[in-house]
Amino acid sequence: MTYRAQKGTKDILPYESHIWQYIEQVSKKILEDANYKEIRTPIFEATELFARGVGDSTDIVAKEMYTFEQKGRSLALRPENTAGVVRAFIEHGMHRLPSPLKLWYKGPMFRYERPQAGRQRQFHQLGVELFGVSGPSADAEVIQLAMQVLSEFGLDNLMLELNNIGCPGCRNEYKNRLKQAIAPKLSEFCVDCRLRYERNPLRILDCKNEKCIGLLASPGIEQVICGDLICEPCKEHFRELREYLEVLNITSYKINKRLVRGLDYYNRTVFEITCNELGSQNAVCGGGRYDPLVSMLGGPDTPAVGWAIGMERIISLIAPPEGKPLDIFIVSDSLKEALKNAFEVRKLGFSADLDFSGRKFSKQLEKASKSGAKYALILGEEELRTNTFTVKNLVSGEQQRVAGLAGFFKLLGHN
RNA sequence: GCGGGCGUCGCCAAGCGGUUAAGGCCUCGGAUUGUGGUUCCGAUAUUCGGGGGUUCGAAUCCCCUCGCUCGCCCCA
Repeated sequence: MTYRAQKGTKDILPYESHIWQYIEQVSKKILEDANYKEIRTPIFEATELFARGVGDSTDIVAKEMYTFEQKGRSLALRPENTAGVVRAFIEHGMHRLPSPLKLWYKGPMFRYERPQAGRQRQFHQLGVELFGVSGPSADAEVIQLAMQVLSEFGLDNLMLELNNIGCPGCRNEYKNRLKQAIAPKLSEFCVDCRLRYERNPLRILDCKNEKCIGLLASPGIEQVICGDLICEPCKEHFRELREYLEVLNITSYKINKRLVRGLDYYNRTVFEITCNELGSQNAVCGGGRYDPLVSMLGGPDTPAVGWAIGMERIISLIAPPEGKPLDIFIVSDSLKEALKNAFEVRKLGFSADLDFSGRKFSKQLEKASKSGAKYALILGEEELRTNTFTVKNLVSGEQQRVAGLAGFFKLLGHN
């Protein structure tokens, strides 16, 4: 019997872990420089939290969640992390912490979908959430951070798309106007759109079906989409956001009136960053403002904005730096001495490994060479007898005899 | 949930009905009983994802199944 990783899950193997460490380290630096603090929440929560928080009519909740029963409670693996962070925010009374509260997270998310390029069932997101600022300066900071993180990885061909989907009040109005406009032609739309018409009409704007796209471009409907039907405060929020973005030197974005995010909690600002080198699943970052969510989940009315980056998707695009080479490889006739000296050398802050097989010198040295180590520390019979080491520079091939570890470090000190 | 492509050693692969399933990389051993990264030699798949069938004979043909992969949908 052999076992394989489950469909849509992947092992992160030893020779790729440094890519992850690199991404984590670089993004952590950027986010913490902007005073965001890390939060780690559980990977499962009450199913109810996601049903309410993400929205039970969304695909994510309706058909992509891993749920299970435990003593009569329905639990779910998190499909995204905003709901969990908001739950923690409320549970720990974080609204009493100095405002704004800026959090970041990274970790695995789970969605039961058919895997394909850029889409797994267990995948990783890096995200930020900013609580307590209702003005668009917060939207701007958060968007700028996303751009900074992505550009730090040398990602080109990025496209920032931006939209304002209004607040609960004006969005309803907008929805109704859209439905009115679509109604006469509803029968020509695809099956999915006809369902969306009832459940969540704004999602029709997001349909990729060519026919639907054509219909949306027809005069009566397009006017509604481009007609800025959102309320004056929402429009003002958007105008100001654009001013802030300009201050931050973010000017090459596209306003996409048809950008509607798939999660129910967003209001006003929504955005997406896509990369045209990615193929079909081309979103690397998605986010927006979600002012109603905290109170919806039972907390005090608190405005918030955030985003999430798909880590696997950026990994497929970046060329990571080389991993750090090993400092020292110990070659010895005595396994005991090799082990002991590896330990001594590590205590002093060097990385060190040894050959555990007790093979002959040529093989041990071959292993040392292939390990990529900078130095071989040779401890043969003769060295052991005279209490010395032979240090070989594996790059230049030079070697010399030194007296004890102290002599070795003295030698390293000169390099 | 619906479509397309693919499954031969840890990895990359040749083979496309005829007795022992190329080759390369990696790994291991030897040349080299204390000196590597070069070179040379040698070892490693009773078996071709799995199960049936056709045939004197199958990795090669047929059926089923499993897995991977790409796209739709959805999203990070």
